[in-house]
Formats: sequence, structure tokens, C-alpha cells
Amino acid sequence: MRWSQFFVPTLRDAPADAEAVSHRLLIRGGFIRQLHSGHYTMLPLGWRVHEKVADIVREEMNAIGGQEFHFPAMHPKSLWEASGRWTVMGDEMFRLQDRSGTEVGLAMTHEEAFAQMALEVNSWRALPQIWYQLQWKFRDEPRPKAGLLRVREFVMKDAYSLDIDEAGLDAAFDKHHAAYLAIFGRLDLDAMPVEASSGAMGGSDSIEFMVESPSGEDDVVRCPNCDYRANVERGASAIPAVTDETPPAAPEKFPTPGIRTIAALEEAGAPADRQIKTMVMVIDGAVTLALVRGDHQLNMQKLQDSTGGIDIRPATPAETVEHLGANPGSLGAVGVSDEIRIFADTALEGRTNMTTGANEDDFHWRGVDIARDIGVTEWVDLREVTAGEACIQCGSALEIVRAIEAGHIFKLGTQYAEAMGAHVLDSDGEKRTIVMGSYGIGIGRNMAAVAETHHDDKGLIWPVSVAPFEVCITAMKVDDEATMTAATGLYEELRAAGIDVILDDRDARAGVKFADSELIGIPYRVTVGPRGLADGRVEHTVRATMETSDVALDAIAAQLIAEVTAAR
RNA sequence: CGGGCUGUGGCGCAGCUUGGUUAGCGCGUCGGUCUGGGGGACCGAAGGUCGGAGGUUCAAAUCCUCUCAGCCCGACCA
Repeated sequence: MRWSQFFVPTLRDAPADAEAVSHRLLIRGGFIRQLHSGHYTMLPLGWRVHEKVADIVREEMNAIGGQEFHFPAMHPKSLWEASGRWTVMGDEMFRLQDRSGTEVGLAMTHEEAFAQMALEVNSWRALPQIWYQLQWKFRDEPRPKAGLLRVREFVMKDAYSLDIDEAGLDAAFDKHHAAYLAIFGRLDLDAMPVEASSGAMGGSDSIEFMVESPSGEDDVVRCPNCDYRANVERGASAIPAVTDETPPAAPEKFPTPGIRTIAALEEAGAPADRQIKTMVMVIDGAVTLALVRGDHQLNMQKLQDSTGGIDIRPATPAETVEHLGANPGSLGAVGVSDEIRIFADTALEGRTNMTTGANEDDFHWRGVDIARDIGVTEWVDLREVTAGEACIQCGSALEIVRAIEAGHIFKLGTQYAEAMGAHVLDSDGEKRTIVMGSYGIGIGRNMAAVAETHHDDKGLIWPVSVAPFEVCITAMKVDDEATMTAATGLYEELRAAGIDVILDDRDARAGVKFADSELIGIPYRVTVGPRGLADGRVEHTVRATMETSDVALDAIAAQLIAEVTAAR
């Protein structure tokens, strides 16, 4: 490719509304442009990177025996009704009607479609299978952000494993785990596998692959001394036990005028770790209480996972007053109606002589023995881990880091196969439901994750594996015959050797050409100009280090071919 | 959906508080001359319904109302 004919609209300044590094650099470098919030155009440069990422994913999927499909993106309502997710997905799913009024949805993921295809697998002899596709996914995200990191339409590689039993699923899961590490290795992404929640997809043994980045949207609990890693929506920590004093025979109500917060109550003499924080939530329409220790934070995802709820939100002030009789600040779970379910965090288990709201404005209870005074429906893990708490494996102080979810694998079990009726006969002639796993990687998001972690103040620094071009030949003087003869000759030689090379033949000043090649992050640059050619030399620059060295013109091609090939 | 903010040539911004003739500046773009190894200089040029609609006024980028879009922070996900 000759730069003079290649469409690369680079910008000197990034748009003011782009904040994430990858967003700014991908826009500035002419890789992407926004068409609409959450919808990006891939320009030629961006699409080259995107497709290189996609090809790496393909190669690693094929390496574990994956077979590539291509499913439709538009699905009939009935398919999603069969699994119950037509309702579950709520506003997240784009829906429309065709001209005859038939309701259809744009697929957010393809469990149903693949499970339906599995109807045609009839014998145990056909199993196991690993099926995958690279397909556009549509999600009506409430809030697209950070360029390619969170968008409403994106290419995802989604894979599904089909097995006869759990042992088969475990093996498929492990294969994917290994394949994902191979993929991230080739993308030069330091992706850590972490325990996670499987969310709306359903399933178990959920593992997310997380890339540490300030532009990430997840918080990961990480132990600096052992291998414990978990998403905060799943992570646990060890906390010191609290010794309680013997409580009175019955809780005592006492006036607390004007006291509305844990902190205020603490000043009034009740340490936060001796308080019960009562959160009023509405889960699938039912008012529910979530209890955590006063100094602890409720994690909503944990509450959702442990209650099995789908739609979950804090109660409105009106709902709170209606069901508990008091306003936030004086709420508690002592003596509430049996109708209201109470989920209590395990850190509260066995605690006594606690202080909590009395469901009467300006009054609290003290001397509360949870086992005696509160009708806990279920003890569950609701507490969000905070930095510095002890690792449950080794006791070291945990850290919490921001991270991008680059991939996610989890075991679906028989849920979708059951819903679609995907069965096989085993070797004994018994009907068995196919056991499935689901494995996703967002291509554009990974491209952004690489950008997010591979840049300097000059611009991007693509790994050779996904660089839009592997080599940039910068011709210093386009009207100098010797320069152009040498540059073009090298260009043709590299092309013939299968190197992705771009020849910067623009009639522009040196500074412009250098700056552009650094901005778009081509790993190797060869500077060809009259100055060096005078004694048969060109300059070789490595983008990552900016190390520059003189190389003989007749040796440069071989050197580059060797370097690029080794780095691919 | 709740909270905060922003819409003025391709990009970055000023002008708006206190309405007033041809709406400015930098970068970029086009033509030209000189240049030519780190975003060069000079001359000339193109390019704007001031997000949209309505209103107030002799007069609106500027004031008022509504609306649309985008960004950031929270609840969701590859």
C-alpha cells in the first residue's frame, strides 16, 4: 500500500469528548470514526487491525477443534421465547417488526441459535463438538462509552461446546481456557483469569479474562502474593472476627433524633462494625431487605446472584415508607412482616448486641441479637471486598484494580439444550441432554484493549501480530530519483516476501511523516533518503523503543523479513 | 433511568455574562513561491442553516421555552 493513496485521516488533536487513551488514539490515528453513540465505523486502517485480531482468534479456535459457523444476526421472537430470554433480556435487546408485523430481535448472543442447531446432533458418536462464529452482536447498552470498549454493535467470537456429560464440558472448558490464554498471549495482552458471575447468561464456573487498565469497567480483587483473582462481584476476603458483648434480654429502642447515617450513629456511640445496615431493594417486584455490617458495602451483583432475581433496584422512598414505616436512616429488619424476605451477609452471622434502625423515624434499636431478633430468610455473601482486606487463600493484603473484560468463558450446563430439546442417545440408548459451554471474546474490545496497553506519548505501538502494517518505508524526498528507486525496490521486495508494508510516498515534510508513522504505531520503520543512500545506507527504527540504527540498503530487506517473521 | 456537562467550518477553541453592520482564531484543506531528516515560511483561496423548532425583540450565536444529539459519573456486559 502506498500511503499517498491510502485513506488515513490522522488528526493532530483528539476530539474533546474522547477520554480513554485507546479512544483518543484510535480516532487520531484514523482507525475509527463514530457514526452514532456506540456505533463506530472501522476505517481501512482500523479494519486491518480488527481482522488480524479476528484471525488470531480463528486460528486458536481451530487449533482446539472449533468449527466456524455463521448464524443470522436477526432472530425470530419464538427462538428467544423458548429459552425465556425474550423477557429476561429486557431493554438490552433491540427489537423490531418486519413488514408483516412479525416480531424479531437482533441477537445479543447465540446460545439459543446454537442450541437449536444442536437438535441435528442425534448420536453420542458426534460429540464432542466445538462450534463458533464471528458475528455482529447488537446490545442496546444504556451507556456506550470509551470508544470501542463499550459499544452497541460489535463483532464477537462466540463459541459453544456440546458434550454428552459434565466431564466432557470440563474438558471443553479447559481447552477454551488454554486457547484464550494463547489468544491473549499473541495479542500481547496480560489477561488474568478471574472468578466471575455469569450474569444474565446463566451458568457456572464463570471465568473472565481481565486486562488491567484505568479505562476498564470492572474491579478485580487481586492477591499480590498468590494466584487468587476474582471480580469484585464475586470476590471474597477474610475479615477479623468481632467480639460482641452479651446483649440485654431484649433489644432496647432509643431515640436518635436527626441521626440518618452510619457515620452519625457511630458518633453517637455505636461503632460501624456493630451496626446493621439495612438496604431496601425491590427484586422482581418484591420488596426485599439486604443486610450488611455497618462498615460494609453491598454488592448488587452478589445480591442478584444469591437471590436469583432478574430485575433488581433500590426501593423508592415511597415504597420504603409503605413497607417499613420509616424513612432511610431509621430502617431495620427487626420485627418486619414475614412477607418481606431478608438476605443477610454472612459477616453478620452470629453477631449480637448490634444497633440498627427501628423502622420508626428518629429511633434505633440496640442490643439486637440477629439470631434472636431478626427473621433472616437466607445467609448469603453480599459484601463487596475492599482493598487491604486479607486474601482467603494466603492472608496477604488484597488489592483492587480496574480492568477490561477481554473475554469470558462459562459452563452453561443443560439449560439451553433442555429449552430447545437438544438430546442425543448415549451408547446405552438412553436419552441424554446435551451439556453446553459458552465462550466469548469481543474483537473490537480486544483491539481497544491492546491500544489501551500499547502506547506512548507519540501514539500507538502495535504488537507485530495485529499491527495494520508491519513495516513503514518512509521516503524522505519523493522527488529524488535515487530515494524513490531504493524505497520502491525495498517495498516490492518486502511485499513479495509477504510482509505487510506501507510506503510513505507522500510529498510531505519529514516531521509529518515521522509523526504519522509513530501515531499509527507501525512496529518497524525504514527511513530512506538521499543522506543515507549516499553511502548505501538506510535507517531502521523500532517503534516500541525508538531505537534507530543504520543498515546497508542491500541488507535491510533480509533483516526486516527475519525480524517480522520472528515477531508474528 | 438518576446526576453533571457540552453542542459555533474536518479537528481544537473564542465570542454568549451586558443582543447591534461582513461570526473570529489555531490546526487541517486547496492553489502558488521558497523550502526539504522531526508537524517550515510567505502569498492567495475555499469552507459555517452558530444542533433543531418555536418565542421575545426594530434586531438573536447571545435572552426564554421545548426538543434532539453527544460526553462524563452511577445501576448492566464481549
